[in-house]
Amino acid sequence: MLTNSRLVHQPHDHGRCISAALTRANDLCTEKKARMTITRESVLRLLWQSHQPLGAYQLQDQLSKLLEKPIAPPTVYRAIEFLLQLGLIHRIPSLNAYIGCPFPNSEHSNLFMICSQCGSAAEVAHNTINGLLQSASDKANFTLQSQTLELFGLCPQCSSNPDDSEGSSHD
Amino acid sequence: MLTNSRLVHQPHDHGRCISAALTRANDLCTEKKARMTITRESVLRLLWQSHQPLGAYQLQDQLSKLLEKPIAPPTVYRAIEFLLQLGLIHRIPSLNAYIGCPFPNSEHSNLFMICSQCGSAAEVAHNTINGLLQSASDKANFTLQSQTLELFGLCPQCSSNPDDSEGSSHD
DNA sequence: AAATGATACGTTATAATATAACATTAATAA
DNA sequence: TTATTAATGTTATATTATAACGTATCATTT
Ligand SMILES: [Zn+2]
Ligand SMILES: [Zn+2]
Ligand SMILES: [Zn+2]
Ligand SMILES: [Zn+2]
Repeated sequence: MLTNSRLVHQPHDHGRCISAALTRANDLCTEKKARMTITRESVLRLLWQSHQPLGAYQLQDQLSKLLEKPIAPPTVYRAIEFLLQLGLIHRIPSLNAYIGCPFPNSEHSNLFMICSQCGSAAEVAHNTINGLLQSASDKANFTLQSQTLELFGLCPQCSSNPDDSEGSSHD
Repeated sequence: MLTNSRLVHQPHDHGRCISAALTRANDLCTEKKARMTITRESVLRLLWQSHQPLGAYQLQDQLSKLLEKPIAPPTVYRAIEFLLQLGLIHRIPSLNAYIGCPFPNSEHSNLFMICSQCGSAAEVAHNTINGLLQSASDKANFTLQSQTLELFGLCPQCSSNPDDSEGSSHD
C-alpha cells in the first residue's frame, strides 16, 4: 500500500537502482518499438545517478560532459519528452525538475515526498489515496484524468540530522 | 469534508466571491498590520475576476490596463509574493499560475481540481486526505511540512459539454 | 545495394517565467 | 520635521522551455 519511500531515503545499493532502471527502460522500448538512443539512455542514467530531481539545464551540463560535446537545450528537452511519454521519468512541477520513475507501467499515485533540506525525492504509490481522490472527484462531478501530489518536508535522514547543510546528499 | 468544489464549477453569483475575498483580505491585513495597497488589491481583484488561474504576465497586462500605467514584472511578482505570504492566493505549480484562496487561515489541503478544457480551478479542503497523507508520511518517517495536490480532468460543466471549445469559460 | 520515408538530432533564435540590484517615492514613527 | 521603514520604479538579467528549419541516421522497400 505504501511502496518505495523507505528505500529511497536510506543508504542503499544505488547501483542496483540504476541498472534496474536501465533494464526496465530497454524492455519497455523493445515492447513499444521505441528507440533507446545514446542521448536518451544518458539522460535516464543521469536522472538515476541520485534520487535528486535534476533540472533540464543541469542535465544539459552533465550530458555535454558525459558525451564530450556541446548539447543544446532542445536535445535535452527531446530526451525528456521521450522518457516522459514512456513513463520512465516524471516531472516535478514545483521544482521544474525531472526524476526517474521506479515503477513505470504500474498503477501510479504520482505522489512525491520531497526533502526540503537535501533535495531528494521519493515516489510513492498509495492505493488508498488514489481511491480517496477518485471518490472526492466523483462527489464533485469532476472527471479525474491525472494528478500530481507533492509533499514537502524532511526525509528520514534529514529528520534525524536536521542540522545537515543543504547540499549534503545522503544518496 | 469536501468544500468549495461544487460552488466554483457551477454558475454562481461571482460578485459575491470577489467582494468576500476583498473583505477577508482587508480584515487579514488589519489583523497582521500589513498594508493592502492599490497594486496588491488590484492583483487580488484580478485573480478573483474568474476562477481561472492567471500567470504573472497575464496579471501584468491586466494590471497595467487597470492602473493605466506601465507595470514591470517585479511589481507583479512583489504583489504575488505578498499575497502568497498572507495566504490570500496560491501558486499552482504545474500551470505557473496563481489563484485566489477561498478560505485563507483555514485548515488547508492545497488540493486543486483543474479543468483541462476550460482552465478553471477549484480549491478543495478535504480532511480525510490530509490525515491519510500525514499517516503515509509518518509510516515513511517523513516529516511532512507542506503539500500541493493537483488533480487534472474535466469540471462538471465540461464533463457534460465535452465538445466545448478550449477558451469557453463558464465562470 | 540504392532509393525511400520516418525518426532523431544539430543549430539558431526566441518565448515565457522569474529574480537581482539599486534608485526613488510614500508611509509611518520619533 | 526628521529619521526610519516599507513599497514601488527601473534596468538588467537569470532560468526554464519551445519554434523553426536543416542535417544525419535508421528502417523498410524495391
Ligand atoms: Zn512513477
Ligand atoms: Zn533529506
Ligand atoms: Zn487556499
Ligand atoms: Zn471546465
